[in-house]
Amino acid sequence: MPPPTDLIRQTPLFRGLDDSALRSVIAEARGSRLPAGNILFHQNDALARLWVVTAGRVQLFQLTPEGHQVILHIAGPGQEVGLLPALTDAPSPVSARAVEDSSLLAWRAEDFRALMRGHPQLGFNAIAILGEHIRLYQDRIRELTTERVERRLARTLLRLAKQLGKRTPEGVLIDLPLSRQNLAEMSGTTLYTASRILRGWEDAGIVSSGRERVVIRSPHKLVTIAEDLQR
Amino acid sequence: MPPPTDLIRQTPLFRGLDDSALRSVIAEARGSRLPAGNILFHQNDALARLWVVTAGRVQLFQLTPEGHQVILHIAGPGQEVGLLPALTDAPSPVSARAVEDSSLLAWRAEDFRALMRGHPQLGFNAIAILGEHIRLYQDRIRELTTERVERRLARTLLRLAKQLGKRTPEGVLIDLPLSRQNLAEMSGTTLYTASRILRGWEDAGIVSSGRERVVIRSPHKLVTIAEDLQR
DNA sequence: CGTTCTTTTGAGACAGCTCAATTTACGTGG
DNA sequence: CCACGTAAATTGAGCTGTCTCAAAAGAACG
Repeated sequence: MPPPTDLIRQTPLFRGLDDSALRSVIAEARGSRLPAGNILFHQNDALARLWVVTAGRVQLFQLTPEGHQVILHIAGPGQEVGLLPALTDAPSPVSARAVEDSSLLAWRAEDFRALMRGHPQLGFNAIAILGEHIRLYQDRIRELTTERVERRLARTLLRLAKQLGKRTPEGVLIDLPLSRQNLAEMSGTTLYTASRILRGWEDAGIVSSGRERVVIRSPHKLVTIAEDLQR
Repeated sequence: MPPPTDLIRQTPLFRGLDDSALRSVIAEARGSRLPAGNILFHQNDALARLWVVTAGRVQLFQLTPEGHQVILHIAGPGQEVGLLPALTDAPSPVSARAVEDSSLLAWRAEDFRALMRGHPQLGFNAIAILGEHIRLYQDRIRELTTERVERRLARTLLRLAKQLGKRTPEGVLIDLPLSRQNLAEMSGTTLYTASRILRGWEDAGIVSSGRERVVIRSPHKLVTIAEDLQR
């Protein structure tokens, strides 16, 4: 199976490259598969490669010494994993795990940096990606320090919907196996509180959720909660 | 007064440049002053410039619609301000204010990007800086979701000590006007809780604090609290 | 030496956590 | 297709860390 050129072309990391550059990029890619649940790398690992997800979902997270997991990002098709360590030669600050059966393309970090020297556009793309992460993280810090759980949960769902949402007849499906526990780890709360809030929203007709599955029936009402516009 | 070449040479943004590159950089710099309390820019502003602090302290923060302030970073001499908007042409996600009388060097964003094209080292430096911020923000998110206030406050002080600490006979002085309110805004708590915890540490001989002033007498004990090694 | 801002302290409330027990949903193998 | 085992989700009850609000004391500064 040849690397999916069209997907790569539209990837944040490789967008805007001319055809010859794209060919060099693809020439050095290696494909691989990562079954659901498998770890791609651990935090503090030195990484020699960077990846782009072509199918499935890869979760970036940290574990605390006490065993709590914090989910920092979920990368879907077109998104890169391990970019920062590949660029800076520092160990990875996060761990990565497939939450669905996934396919990836990999480049050797070294080769990628060589490509970057030849194609400055890659550098600008990398900066844009890191910048986007910085903005998201700053927002989360602000939310965690100033907002209550319900608002944070609403924001988490809206962020997921924007990134991985899929229109269905019942509403916007978060297209990802998503337990209450996962939701808690993304919102800074506990499984139990997340469950209670989801239940409340279910009763209010805002969401429709099941086992590891959430559909947003009324995104508008969720925004209302996230922005605290309700009264 | 000529731009301080030596300081610029050791700045994370401009380090590793050869002398001719450094001369071009300095040629385009414009100096300015920013008295304590003054705003450099607001969040959502489109910025046409980027700055490097040469003296004083510049605080990066966000304000919530409810009026809560969250401090995301404090830039001291050698550190850059407004880098991300300058690189990506997007509005600034944060506001910036001098917390002491400060001096800055400014470059037009446009000029800086031109310099970057001529000197790839600048691009790598920028990436390293953004990467460092990402790591710090990820750590803070993990702390905010899994740790209690006392540990977070300890970490905040240790981070400040590392960045802006000054050895004195009594201990490590956080060299910055730092109110309980500010500390709370950096740690994700309230003025009152921060005050109580500081008081406790004062009684335990760990810190020695006064009006807008903190000295760490026993960094070791603070680490013990931050890492929850105490018993 | 009065004004203003910071810090401290008390008292009470409550959002959210913890722990335990039960119910529900799903997948598997007989 | 049903029964069983396992993991997710729900729900209750009680606790507590932290916030809120109010008031007073302390520090800086003209």
